[in-house]
Amino acid sequence: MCSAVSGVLPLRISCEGLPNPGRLHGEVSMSTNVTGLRTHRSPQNLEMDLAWQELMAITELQEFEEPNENPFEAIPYLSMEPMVSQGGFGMNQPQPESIPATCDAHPSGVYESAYPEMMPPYPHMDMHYGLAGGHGSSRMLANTQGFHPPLMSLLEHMNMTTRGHGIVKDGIINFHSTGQIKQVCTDDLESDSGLSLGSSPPLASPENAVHGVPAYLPTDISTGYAESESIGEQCRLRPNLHGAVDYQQSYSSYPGASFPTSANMPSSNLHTYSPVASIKQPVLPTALHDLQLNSSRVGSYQSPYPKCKSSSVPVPLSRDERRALALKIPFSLEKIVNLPVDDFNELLTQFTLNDAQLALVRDIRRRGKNKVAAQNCRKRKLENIVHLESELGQLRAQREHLARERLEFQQNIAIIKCRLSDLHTQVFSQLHDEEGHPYSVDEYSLQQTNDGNIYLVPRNAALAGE
DNA sequence: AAGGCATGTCATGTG
DNA sequence: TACACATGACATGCC
Repeated sequence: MCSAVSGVLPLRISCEGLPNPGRLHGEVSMSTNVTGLRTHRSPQNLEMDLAWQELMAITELQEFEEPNENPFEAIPYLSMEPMVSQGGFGMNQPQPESIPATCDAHPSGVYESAYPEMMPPYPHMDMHYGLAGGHGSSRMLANTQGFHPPLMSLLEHMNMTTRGHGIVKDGIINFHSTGQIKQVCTDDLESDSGLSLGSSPPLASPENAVHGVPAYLPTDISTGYAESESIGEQCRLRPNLHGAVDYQQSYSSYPGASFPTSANMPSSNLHTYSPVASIKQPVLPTALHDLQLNSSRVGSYQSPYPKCKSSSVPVPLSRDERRALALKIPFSLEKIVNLPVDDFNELLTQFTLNDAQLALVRDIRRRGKNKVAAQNCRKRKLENIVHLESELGQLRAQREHLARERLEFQQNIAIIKCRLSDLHTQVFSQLHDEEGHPYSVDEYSLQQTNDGNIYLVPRNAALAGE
């Protein structure tokens, strides 16, 4: 077992009591802290053992933290730059106020509360440093209290002063609690490892190919859309729309509702069915009255007529309104669109409508509902954009926070490596072989094996072993 | 006149 | 199956 690794100078550092002090060729008069480098797992040196492991982990961690490796690249990033307003983000960011004000106490804790789904940013840090709850790295530079106790003890030990000498023979160094070095074993060593109109038949949507006034005055009476010049004049008068706010506006009553024919209007039902009963009322005067009160147009179709810029000029009728007017649909577009399906069907039973009228009514209902749906859809889309912009601002603040932590972490790594180097120098200065020759830091390094022992290993052998 | 924007409409998918 | 709803795509009109 001792010869498992070849090319390694069989040195072993131990701080346990020396069972065979006579084998020592020298003494290292080091403080007890220094002898904490011993790796035998006695209660006394377990702490330093852990510290050593953490130092090794830090070295590995630094190697892991390659300069070109940006952990933030992994953060889902919404590429919404064109519509991002930095000013807007600032208003949605809790971070500029919360993070600086609180990170002195528990930076990661606060941060975690702000971004619970993102923690921990450096899980390996928690693992190595034992910083519970992800606390930690940002305070390492200014206050090393954030270190795991064993690591802290080692850092304290790095400031130790050495006394005496360490003797190495046959590769194993054994430190007394008083700093003596003992040779234990030389080879007990292990290596480190469009619009398609198909659904809307011409019968139902005769105006799909008609846009504009001249084209909208068909003469084909058989289609049911024939209009007289008087209708064209009436189309310039439209009622007020009782559109609800927040995309719930509906089709309005329209003058056509005042043209129920005697054949289409079963007056006997008008008194029992409230939606239809309203039709019994003279709609046109009311509509005209509303029109005078409110000429604005909410949620209506685009009109082929030029929009009115003066309140004194009536807003023209929508396309479906004109169609309904032309076909003498005996109820309002508002009812067509907004009535529940049962009520709507019941409404249809109240009248005798021909195929063209039925098709138009159903088309109006379909388009009307879809129009509201489209409005709601667009509203949600805008709300989503606002929400995503807010999230983007938070993520940017989070990125900046992590970048600061990363910088502090790297700075701490540099400090630790520097101190570790000093520690090695101090340790090596106390060691010499049987002939009294010192071991050079450039030629030898300390390595810990899985069994917990620390060995003085020639660097070329260590490289070969790796 | 071109482009952006708002809105209506259709087609399609989903529940 | 019918219906309501959501949504992408397209058309249209206005500025």
